[in-house]
Amino acid sequence: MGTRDQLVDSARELLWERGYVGTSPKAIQQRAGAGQGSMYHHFAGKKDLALAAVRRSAEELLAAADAQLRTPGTAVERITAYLRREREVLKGCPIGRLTQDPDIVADPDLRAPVDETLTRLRARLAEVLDEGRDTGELPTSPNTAALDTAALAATIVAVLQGGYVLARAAGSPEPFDQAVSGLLALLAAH
Amino acid sequence: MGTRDQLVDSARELLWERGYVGTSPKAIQQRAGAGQGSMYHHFAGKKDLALAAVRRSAEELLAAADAQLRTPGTAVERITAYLRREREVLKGCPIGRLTQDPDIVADPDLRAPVDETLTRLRARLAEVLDEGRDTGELPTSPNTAALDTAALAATIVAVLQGGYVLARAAGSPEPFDQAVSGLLALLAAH
DNA sequence: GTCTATACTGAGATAGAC
DNA sequence: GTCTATCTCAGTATAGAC
Repeated sequence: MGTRDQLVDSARELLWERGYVGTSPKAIQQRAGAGQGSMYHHFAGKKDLALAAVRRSAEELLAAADAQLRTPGTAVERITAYLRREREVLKGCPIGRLTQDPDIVADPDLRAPVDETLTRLRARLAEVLDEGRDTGELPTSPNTAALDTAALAATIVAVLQGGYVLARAAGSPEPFDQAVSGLLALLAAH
Repeated sequence: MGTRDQLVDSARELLWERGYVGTSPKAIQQRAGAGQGSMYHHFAGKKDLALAAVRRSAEELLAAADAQLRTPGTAVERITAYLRREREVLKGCPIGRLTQDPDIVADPDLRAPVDETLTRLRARLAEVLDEGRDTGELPTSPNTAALDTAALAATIVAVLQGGYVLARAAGSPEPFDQAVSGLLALLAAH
């Protein structure tokens, strides 16, 4: 693996652990075993490197989600598989966490991949829900209104992102698991 | 209002906007209109001041939640009122956001009030759900299992916390509202 | 209680040698 | 491509005068 890739990987780890504001170029270099000059040769600066790192993490996140959602089974089964997949709960979401970084949200270039990732994730989940509705597995409506799959997809992603928040606050994965269980119980009650 | 209180208020604002790592003592002082000496007279340092600020925000959060949850009405009505309450969605949760701050999570003193706040919020919501179950408003069970009110409470708080994440990523409150709508649709479907 | 001065470290980047 | 030197400013705090 080239030095450039090592820098990207180190940046990905540090952005996950400490966020953008909490990550210094020097820390990235040290973890990558690269010097100052090396980093500034490959990247224009901290922002440029962070952008490469975020894009890479975004790709992986979407690929991992798709891997669960593409398996055979009913919509609820596939969503359950996705929600119950093994996760490093206490580390949180490498993309979602960037949302709390003022320098990321304030910069359109840095926010764009974060936005796109979570938007596409919601769209993918909505697709799965649409399939479930079309096959009759999910009711056309809870009560009488049309099943709003876009809204429900947002709910599902929010439970994950919020579950991470609760787990990190508690210092334990338990509330994450509870939040997921509560959601699945509601889904199953149809 | 004394200088001390102005320092706490400024710290609360900045912690909300920029988190712990992203907030400097100097920035707090400037916003409070106080000098270096003044701050270090009233507080031992950044951590000490942050602790006072977080405790104050935690109090307010729990009081605001209780205000909604104590109104007359059914359990679902009260929870709906809480979820639909006016919020500065794009600012996120002043307590939940601290969860992404490495220096907060790593320090037991700083993490404690965050943990306690979200734990108590879940407990309060579980109480409301328990009441709804006892009065027969909520089914004793979706399907046949006992209604797990602790889990459902975690789901509700997670939807809020995750809703903030989605909204900040999108730069719009819309996905927050969708996530809440999706949850309420599921709750109403009982 | 508040101010100014001072100290030390780290962040973020540039310059030029190799 | 990578290294070392250097630069400037900000973060965090202490010291002592008023």
